[in-house]
Amino acid sequence: MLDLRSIREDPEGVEAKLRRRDPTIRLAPLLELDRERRALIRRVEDLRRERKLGSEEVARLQQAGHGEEAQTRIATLKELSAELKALEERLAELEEKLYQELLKLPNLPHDSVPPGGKEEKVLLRSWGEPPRFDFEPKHHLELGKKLGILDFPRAAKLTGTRFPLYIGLGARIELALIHWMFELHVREHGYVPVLPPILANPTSFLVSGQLPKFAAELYYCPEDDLYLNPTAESLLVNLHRDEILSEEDLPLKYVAYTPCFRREAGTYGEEQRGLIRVHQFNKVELFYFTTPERSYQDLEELVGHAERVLQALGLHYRVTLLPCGDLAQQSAKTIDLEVWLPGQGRYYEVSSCSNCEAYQARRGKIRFRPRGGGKPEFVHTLNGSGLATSRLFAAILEQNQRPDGSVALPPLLAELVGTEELS
RNA sequence: GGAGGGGUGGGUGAGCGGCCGAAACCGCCGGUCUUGAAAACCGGUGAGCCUCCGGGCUCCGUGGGUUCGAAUCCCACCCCCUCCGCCA
Repeated sequence: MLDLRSIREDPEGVEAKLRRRDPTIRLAPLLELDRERRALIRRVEDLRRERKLGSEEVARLQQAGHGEEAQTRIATLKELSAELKALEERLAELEEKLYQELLKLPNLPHDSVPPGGKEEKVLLRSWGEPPRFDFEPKHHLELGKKLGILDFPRAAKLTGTRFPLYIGLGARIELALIHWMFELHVREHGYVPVLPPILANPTSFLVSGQLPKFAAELYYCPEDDLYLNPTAESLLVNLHRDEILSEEDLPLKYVAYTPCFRREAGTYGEEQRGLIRVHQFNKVELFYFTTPERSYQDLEELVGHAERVLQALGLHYRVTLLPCGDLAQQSAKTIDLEVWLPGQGRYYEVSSCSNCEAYQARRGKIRFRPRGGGKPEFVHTLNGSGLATSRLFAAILEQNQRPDGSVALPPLLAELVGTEELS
């Protein structure tokens, strides 16, 4: 959510920035609602003041024994109260409308974010070299099937299409990766470990920015009015909802492991077979609550932490900066890590690291008190995958495959599971 | 799921129709004292909205209701605690 006051003070400036993301955005209706609202507030407050003074007078009259005068006063106040109630109802309606409008607006892109749509993303750097094969590299689905570590047909029997089932060494590798990443961030990068609930209420998703716009992406339990976690970002941001933190405690860094569930409504495609786009995957998520002064520096640090995972596994990847048109609703700037999948000859996102600035903080009223006192300010929130395992799993198979379909595990992983190769 | 108790400012907690944005204590900030610090003492210290920048209004879990007037009374819901039941 954007700051209404700053929209009011510089509507042209805000609109210009928003249009870098979406040229169809218009602030005029919102500004009109705001004008109406403020006019109404003035009337309502005048009436409230009148009622308050009148009521105090009634009390005085009654105490002084002027019962009759008090009754007359009460009669007029009764009318005033009725009028006030009607106006208050209108005001509540207006404020709700205004709030809904405000919720629809995405975050302002940071100045360093390039213009344009999906295709305009900027390559920042890459790490390592794509492995060379003197044979046709296979798809991880094929490798996983042959190695007996991935079983989609049986998963479909249990649940349906696009749900993964890891079995044998596949299950052990998956679990080992999750645990190792989690420990890495806790022990070497100083994150506070969290295992949150996997179901959360609508308010939580409103704060994170998933709702109201992206309800179709979420699995929902109507009996309980709860949504299934699509990314731990949504959960972690709510950890400090409605709190005033101390600047001394910032940045607060959390790492969570959660399964993630996404309906992926309307996504199909041969190229997204296997583990690339599934309804359920595992993710280790990194999250910062920090100050506006240091949030962009923290974003770089966060990206570095995610990169360490890929580096330790010796996987070739690249780092890209998303353009305005490809930003998530809540993000002001997003840096993606994309791992190379030779079986498909392309890169896939394994981490998306964003600075949401005060967008989520404003929705969730997450503030901090500046050092040495003063008014509370909104924190900046950052999130990033560190990492999502299903695609990581796929990359490990595809980048380390051998002509016969066996896979040489990276040394680190080999040690974790006690096997050097899958065959 | 059943019975009972409770949700008040950064924290603990008093208030149970008007004098309450709200006692007290803790914390925090400033001062006195001290070589410095601690202790002690004194003073200050909630958030948000509107503004003709004088000020005004709102907020005591959430939403309704009663009333001239609600933190206080009534109803519904949510959450927490205790006990019982069920259960990995």
